[in-house]
Amino acid sequence: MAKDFSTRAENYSQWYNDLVIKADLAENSAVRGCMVIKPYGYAIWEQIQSVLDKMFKATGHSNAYFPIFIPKSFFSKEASHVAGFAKECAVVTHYRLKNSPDGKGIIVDEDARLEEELIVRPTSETIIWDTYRNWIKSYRDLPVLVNQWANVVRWEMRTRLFLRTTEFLWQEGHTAHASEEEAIREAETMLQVYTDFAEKWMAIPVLQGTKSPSERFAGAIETYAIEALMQDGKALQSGTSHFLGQNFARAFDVKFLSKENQLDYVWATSWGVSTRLMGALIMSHSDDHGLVLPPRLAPIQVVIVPVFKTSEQLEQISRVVGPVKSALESKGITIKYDDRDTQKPGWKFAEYEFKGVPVRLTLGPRDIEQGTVEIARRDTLEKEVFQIKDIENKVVHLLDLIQQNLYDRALSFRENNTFRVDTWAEFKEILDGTGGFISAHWDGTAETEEKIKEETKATIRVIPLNNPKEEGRCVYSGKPSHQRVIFARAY
RNA sequence: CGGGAUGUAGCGCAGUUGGCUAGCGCACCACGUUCGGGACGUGGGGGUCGGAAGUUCGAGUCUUCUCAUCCCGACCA
Repeated sequence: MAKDFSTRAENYSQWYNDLVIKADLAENSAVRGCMVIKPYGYAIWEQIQSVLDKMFKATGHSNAYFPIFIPKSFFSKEASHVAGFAKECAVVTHYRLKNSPDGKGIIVDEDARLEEELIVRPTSETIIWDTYRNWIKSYRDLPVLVNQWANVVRWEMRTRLFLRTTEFLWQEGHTAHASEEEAIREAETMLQVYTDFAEKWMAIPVLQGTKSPSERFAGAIETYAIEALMQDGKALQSGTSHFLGQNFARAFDVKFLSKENQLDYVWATSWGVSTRLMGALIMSHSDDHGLVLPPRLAPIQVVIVPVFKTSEQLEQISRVVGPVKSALESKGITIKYDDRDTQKPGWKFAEYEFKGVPVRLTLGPRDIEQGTVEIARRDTLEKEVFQIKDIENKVVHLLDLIQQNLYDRALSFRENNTFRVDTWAEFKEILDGTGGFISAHWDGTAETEEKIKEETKATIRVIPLNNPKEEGRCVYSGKPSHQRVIFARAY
């Protein structure tokens, strides 16, 4: 473990990269653009998965699995969908290798060219809707509420650990409904699920809204998104939910017979969050001392570090730790007692601090004598000494307190970095300064949106849900506008 | 795919106008002293200097080619 790494003020993106590597979350792999998620990082992802999975099931969804390969022809059936993804698809063209005739290694066997090339899924709408055609005949077959946990591949030019990698892990929900209203309601429900997860589990406040047409998912009628603000003032899209209308049903000819004996196309949604959430988690809470994890997602919620010189002292400490550990575990707390004698206490303090463990308990000979324990919290770095008999309730309470504090801290950061702006000069000034969310009037045209992006790199992140109507003038063009939208530079 | 940079131990780097046995810090191993915020001392292990060809008595150093990585742009959850 390195002693020092970049601070946020020095170089935010370097700080992020250092943190991911040194906190043992992930590393770059031998394959360009693809990452290895290390056990500690994967444990956080598993935690995210397990909570979301329960939430999906609680809202009526079931998991299923579809192939990683998609026939090329499927892909081109929905016009805007192909247009959106064509430039970043990995394609399988052959199915066999052979020894090189010159004896040097192995080459693609040209005789083993595929009749139809296969696309490595960048998303699964096409293969799933091709399948749904056979599943759905009648209104009695609806709704279909399916989710899949999978990996997808998008051939990106520039990658960053967790935030944008060529291969990433995600979940994609794909639902089919008998009516437009029901499908829209589904898309909105899942947006709310994502919001609850982000705020209650990740302790990240998010803005809910719809995307402007140019930011919409390829093939969607409406894209809903949650958008979070990172500590460097840039926005991070953290989850999306799409109302797909009948676009995919038409493309794949998925029709059902209604109660009224009418043949109609099925209404669709899709929704997903990815390992990008890991990036959001890291950038929302962590500080110059390393990772800071919200207790509800931390793989280790409490670490106990004994301070000892002799094995007798360690034994003595372990006798006290044992019951405390079991008592906390019985309350569902994940706890690690690090009694290794190969590392010094100071080293361990630094290590767990860097890895963002929310609470640390320290017990040394002094504590054994006095019946006390030192308790340190990661979010504020404060330390206090308590009677060991009180520790159980104290820890339970403290974990809740930390969870809440992280959310409050992130919320007040967002509030302090959200600006109502009415002039173009101020718009640019904020982006060149602190960054943040800018609430400004927009004339609703793609041209203006594009110009703003060209000049400032800022994009419309969301048009907030239940956005109040307000007459005003577009911050860029001066044309009449009926509502404010949220701009920011984004990841 | 354009512009810039870098490849020397696991990581971070130094290595002079070409010169003798390629070095430093961290990490690693052994022993001793330490142990309440990343300990210290002593000793030790680890290198096809990205690769190939060339110039030369001699190449980490010079030449050519090649490969790879990183940064900056166009695309994106």
